[in-house]
Amino acid sequence: MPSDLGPVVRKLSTHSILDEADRAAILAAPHSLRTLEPGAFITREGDKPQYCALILSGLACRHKVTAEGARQITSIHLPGELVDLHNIFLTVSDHNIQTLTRVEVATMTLAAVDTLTGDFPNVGRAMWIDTLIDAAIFREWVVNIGRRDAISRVAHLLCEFAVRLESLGLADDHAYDLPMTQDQIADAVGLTPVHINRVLKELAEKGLIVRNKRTISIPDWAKLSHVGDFTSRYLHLEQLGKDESGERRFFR
Amino acid sequence: MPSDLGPVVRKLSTHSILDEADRAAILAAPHSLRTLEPGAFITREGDKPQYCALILSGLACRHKVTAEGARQITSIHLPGELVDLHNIFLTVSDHNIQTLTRVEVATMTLAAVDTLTGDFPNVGRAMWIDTLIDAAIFREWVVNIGRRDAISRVAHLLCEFAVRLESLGLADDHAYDLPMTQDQIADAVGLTPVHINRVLKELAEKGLIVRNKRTISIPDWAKLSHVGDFTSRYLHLEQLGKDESGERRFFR
DNA sequence: CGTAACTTTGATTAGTATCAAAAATGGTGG
DNA sequence: CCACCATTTTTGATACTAATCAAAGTTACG
Repeated sequence: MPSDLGPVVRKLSTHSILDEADRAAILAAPHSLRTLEPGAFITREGDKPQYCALILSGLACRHKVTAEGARQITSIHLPGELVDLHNIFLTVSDHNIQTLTRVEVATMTLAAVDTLTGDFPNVGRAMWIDTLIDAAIFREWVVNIGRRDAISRVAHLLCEFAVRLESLGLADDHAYDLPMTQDQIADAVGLTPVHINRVLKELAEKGLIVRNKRTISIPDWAKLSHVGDFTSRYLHLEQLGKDESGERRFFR
Repeated sequence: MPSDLGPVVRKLSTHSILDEADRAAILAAPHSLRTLEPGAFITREGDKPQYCALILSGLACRHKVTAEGARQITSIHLPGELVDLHNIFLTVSDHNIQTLTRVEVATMTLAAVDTLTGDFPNVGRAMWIDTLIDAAIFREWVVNIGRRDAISRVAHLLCEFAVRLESLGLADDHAYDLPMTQDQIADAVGLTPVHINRVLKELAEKGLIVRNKRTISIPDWAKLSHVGDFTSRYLHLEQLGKDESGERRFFR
């Protein structure tokens, strides 16, 4: 797999079945590469999308800023994720996409995406599903922010990261590096950074997480996921392997 | 237009360009009708979708319930909306869809949806875009719940309803019937019903809204939308009419 | 008309924000 | 390699928004 776009195939394969031709088409898709420093904007609210960016390595987030100047992160994105699928079919972007770490992005022209989705229906379907799963995560964030208290909220976020990173092979054994400041975590869960600090401390004191700089490890998954009221259903990682029962959803 | 499915064409047409054949295909799609009482479930979390429901009249909502038993509504759906597009391509539903009023739903088989999206690429694209706009609304709700205070939050919700209902021709002059209890409004914005009551009172006292039973009217749009920090960009109603400038997004 | 559901009001509490400042960390250039 | 500076984390004290608890009105409806 000599292409840069391997992470995309890997990501789409977490939820969709791609055949050899599909994978080859993705890997062969024309694109260009850029490396962005932390804090760089991939997309800005109000932009008219000209190309489709996707993440090859590093972390990025979507966010919006209220009139009061408060920032709310609406999602975090990991390697392989096609962040601009939420923009390119709409005329104007309604949110910002900004890097959290140094990020390698690939950008494809809209025409290239069009070719992929048009000529390879499985790929188009996989991309649609990808955006549907993003939407499922947004819904869960609405619930998390709307109806869970601070401790649960943070615990839930940490669980989500663990599962998503593991599904991409980027975390082992419920331990991972979380290169976000407490300020950014606060903006992700709708709290203040001071309170995040206290909550992280409390989670650590209760033995629910172990912190070492920005590395998080989860000694007792059952406990943390219970506190965070976390179930991974909304991440839809169980799409595959259901086929034998005739419940295959890829009916195309 | 002798079909039941007119509202779907109307809804999709708020953001997508459909030609005569596309519209005809939608209107001719096989479906069955049901009328549901308020509080009926269209879909339940954990369901494996067997068909695709859509709303012809009335209001429905998506919601999830936390382990603590708190409910969070993640979106409200209006006539013409294809609520099950978020489920049918995934193996298991991650949320509930429940009626708020008496609702007429049409249900299509998965095969019928498949035919529509496969044989009429414009329709498939329009449906994808529809789910992308749903996702944009979820994002805005994350921001609303995460970073706005109670008054702004409720004001924002009322503005959203006004614009969405008007875009479907179901409200005039910034006045509309909102058949939701204060309990339901609370679950939509992540507050308690008692506080919703106080906020509505305050909005009325400030002249930002006029309430008459469950009818809301907005005497000064500029004021309410300012309080609610509301801009309609995220609803993506401006998809059309941009074509002359060569910025057409329907590049398929 | 009676009853359940919903709305409204009041009093108190709890959870998180805010304000302020000290300690720790991580880069950077000398 | 160390000194310095900016950023981030941590802690403490206080304020405030919205939750909770409780009960009285009001409305809708069979």
